[in-house]
Amino acid sequence: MELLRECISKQVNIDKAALERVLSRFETVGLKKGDYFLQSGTICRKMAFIESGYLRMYDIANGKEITFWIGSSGKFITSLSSFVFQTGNFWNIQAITDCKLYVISREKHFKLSEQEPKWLEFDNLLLAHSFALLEQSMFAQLHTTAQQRFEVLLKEDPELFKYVSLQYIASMLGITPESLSRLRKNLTNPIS
Amino acid sequence: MELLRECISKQVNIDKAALERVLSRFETVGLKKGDYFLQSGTICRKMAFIESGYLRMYDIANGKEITFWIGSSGKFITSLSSFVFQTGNFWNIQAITDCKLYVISREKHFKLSEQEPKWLEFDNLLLAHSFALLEQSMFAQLHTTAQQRFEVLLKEDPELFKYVSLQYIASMLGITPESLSRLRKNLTNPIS
DNA sequence: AGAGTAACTTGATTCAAATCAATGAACTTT
DNA sequence: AAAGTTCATTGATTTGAATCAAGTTACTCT
Repeated sequence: MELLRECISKQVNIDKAALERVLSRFETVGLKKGDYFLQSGTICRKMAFIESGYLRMYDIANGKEITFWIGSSGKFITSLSSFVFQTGNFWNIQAITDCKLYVISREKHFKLSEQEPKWLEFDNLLLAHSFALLEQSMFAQLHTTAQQRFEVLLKEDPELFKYVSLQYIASMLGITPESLSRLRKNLTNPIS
Repeated sequence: MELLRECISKQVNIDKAALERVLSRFETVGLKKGDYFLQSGTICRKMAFIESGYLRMYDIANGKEITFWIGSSGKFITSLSSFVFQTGNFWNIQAITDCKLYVISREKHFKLSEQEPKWLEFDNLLLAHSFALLEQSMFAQLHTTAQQRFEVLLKEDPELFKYVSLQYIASMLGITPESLSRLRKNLTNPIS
């Protein structure tokens, strides 16, 4: 759990004992490629820290799969509003490579929030970070071209393109696989 | 401060005394139409609860104003990532009608988070709600047409159209004022 | 009230990306 | 290794919305 330990202690000033109490609430879960961490139509009762691998969050709208986000090593993943408010969840969360996760249940999370103020504080920062990221990508979605978004993603997370199929990346960028294919062609064959 | 009192006590189970201690940290601020609550290029050190009026959050990109969000009565408004992480803020927050706000400074907010666990808990829910809303509209942005988004907004917040100029609403929907004008025409003059 | 400005509408044209359709490449699976 | 899938590319066409360019209408202000 070294990665998770680091992730928490970088964000909040927590003492060693409290940190270990927090970590003890997580359990290690392995997923094979294609396995689901969460399925739509259920209520989300757990949150995962991704130790290794990639997962995608997707929904099906008008018969088409819409990948909203792809989570990778070092990130948390859950269906946030369902997890917090226990409303119906519409996301599917599926492993797109083999994954190793550290999972905490909703009950343990909320109990921990009461027992360990530092965990609540960490959760707060986690939420603020998540919001900031989403805000960023929402803004990009509204006011940049697909080409620009693609180039930014390629620059910021080149690893993603090695392990994740292009159809998912396209969907996450808000475009069709065909369009992504054309963008890639433009990039690799610049006007010479 | 009745509206704010209600907003907090609806979210968390807080006793009367603690609630009053929380409220005492806010100060009342009036803004005239056109006044700024926050300007880009600064660091955001305060958060506001909107008692009455409308404010918009906008950025200037490629010489054009981009309205990202319009806040109305009963909502909180701040430049979240700058407020939390003290990074440079790029949003402008401007009153588009006369406004009455209850404002809390960053220092008071974080001190309060330590002193009043219920306030930290409330902040957590506020963040989760904000995230859920943004997630919702991001999803709509990716996978619905401007027409659909416009109709949803019109249905959910008809008041908005009375007080806010259409150019801001257009920008928030991710379209140009011209396009919004055409959408409106289609709606009010259905094929007869 | 009338000048001046800002906001909104309408039309013509362009453009980015979707859709439809087909083919080619890369994995699985036995 | 051949068959079956799934995934990616390419081409032709359509479409939703942007852009460019005038006009209108509606505020504001002294």
